Amino acid sequence: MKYSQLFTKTSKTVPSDETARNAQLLIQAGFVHKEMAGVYAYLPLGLKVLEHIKNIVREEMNAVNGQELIMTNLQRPDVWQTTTRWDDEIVDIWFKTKLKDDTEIGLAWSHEEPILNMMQQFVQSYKDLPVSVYQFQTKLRNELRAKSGIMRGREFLMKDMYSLHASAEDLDNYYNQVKDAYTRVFERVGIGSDTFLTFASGGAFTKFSHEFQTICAAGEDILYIHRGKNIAVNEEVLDDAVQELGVDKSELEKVVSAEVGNIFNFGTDKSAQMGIYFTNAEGHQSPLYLGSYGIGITRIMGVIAEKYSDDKGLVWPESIAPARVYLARLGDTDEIVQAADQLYAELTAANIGVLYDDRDVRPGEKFADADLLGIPMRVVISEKTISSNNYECKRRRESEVSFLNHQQLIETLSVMS
RNA sequence: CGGGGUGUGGCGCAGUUGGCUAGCGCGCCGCGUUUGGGACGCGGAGGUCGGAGGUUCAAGUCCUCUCACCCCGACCA
Repeated sequence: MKYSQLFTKTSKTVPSDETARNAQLLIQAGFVHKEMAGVYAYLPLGLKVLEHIKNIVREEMNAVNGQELIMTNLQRPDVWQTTTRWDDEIVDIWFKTKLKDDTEIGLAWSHEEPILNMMQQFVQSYKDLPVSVYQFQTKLRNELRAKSGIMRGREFLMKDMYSLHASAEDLDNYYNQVKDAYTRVFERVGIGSDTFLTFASGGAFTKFSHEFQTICAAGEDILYIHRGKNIAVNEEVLDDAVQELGVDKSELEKVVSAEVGNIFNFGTDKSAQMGIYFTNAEGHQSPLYLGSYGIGITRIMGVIAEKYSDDKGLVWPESIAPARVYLARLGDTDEIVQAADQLYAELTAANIGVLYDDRDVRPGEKFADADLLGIPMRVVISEKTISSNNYECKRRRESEVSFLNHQQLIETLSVMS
């Protein structure tokens, strides 16, 4: 991507109507646009980050045999009525509207019921099991109050997956596979060391569920963690959980965190409630065992923006950065332009994401933008680097520059994941 | 939903006790000088002050209603 062709601009000032650091930075750097409270548009650079996160999640979901699909955002009331969740008293975040003929419909805040209802059409026998489906979908939730920038909006992107099984053992086994897949996801997007598998409230169906919580000051949850034993407990179930885990409350560290993922083992409760059965090997009707697994895609982006930034701007992990390289061309002599164009073409051909700052602006502005945008590696091509026949490289996380020749540069960029 | 706060060019802000053609910085356009950490000079364009109603000779400044945004709380699979 050439910067000169990018329509977004960075700003020297932060928006006055945001206090959440993630939103301030993302807007200042031109990654997102705020449409209204809790509703954000994702601009080219922000979309790149989102796509990179999605691709990591997609790879891991595919690795546990998840099949990707896309459900609808307009939903039928009757599907939700079977579980009582159409009721505004039960679910208070519904957006509801009507068709021209007055038929009432809901806007998707979740897809659990519709997706199970649909799966019923295809899954009738134990021979059809197990099966696991997932999607990346926009969720619409009429929250009383939006806050924390993109971390808690009224419209957000989520990956949700549902697995159907013939037995509790099979579900348990799969549940653990997904747990591991989730752990890999959070490692790969760069928040592994601060993300904990957490005991949390299981809602109506199970005593505990597992949440993936990332330490983040802008989060909404309180966690009690033990780094050594790798234990984390949500405050809401603290007393029950410590008892069950056999640890003492006093050895736990209290931290503020944001929920980035959640996995549920529903057993057969949900499908029994919805009346969804399969025919088992004995020829009898049997309720499905069901698992549900969510990851907040836009929330991960917000958490990372929030956690990894400094006074100069964003600092993206390499795996999800909008580009791996910020190529700053200083000067516009033929030699310089040619060298920069050439490196840009070469890296692009090698599938290494580059934001090529080919603008006719002063060096200071390019450096400031490179920092603000948080691209992991800055490569400068200037008169100096041409005469010394190397590239000036600086990692976003570090302050020292290093000089690499062509081969060293390519090698360095290749090992960056 | 309760409490508090804020709405003035694209962005960030200032506008005294109401008073004449509504300012400043950034950004934007033109010309010139610059070119390794967001340059400088000169010349420009752009707002009717969130919206509606009212008080007044006169309203960005006062009153009423309304909309939006932010924060705290409540809420939050």
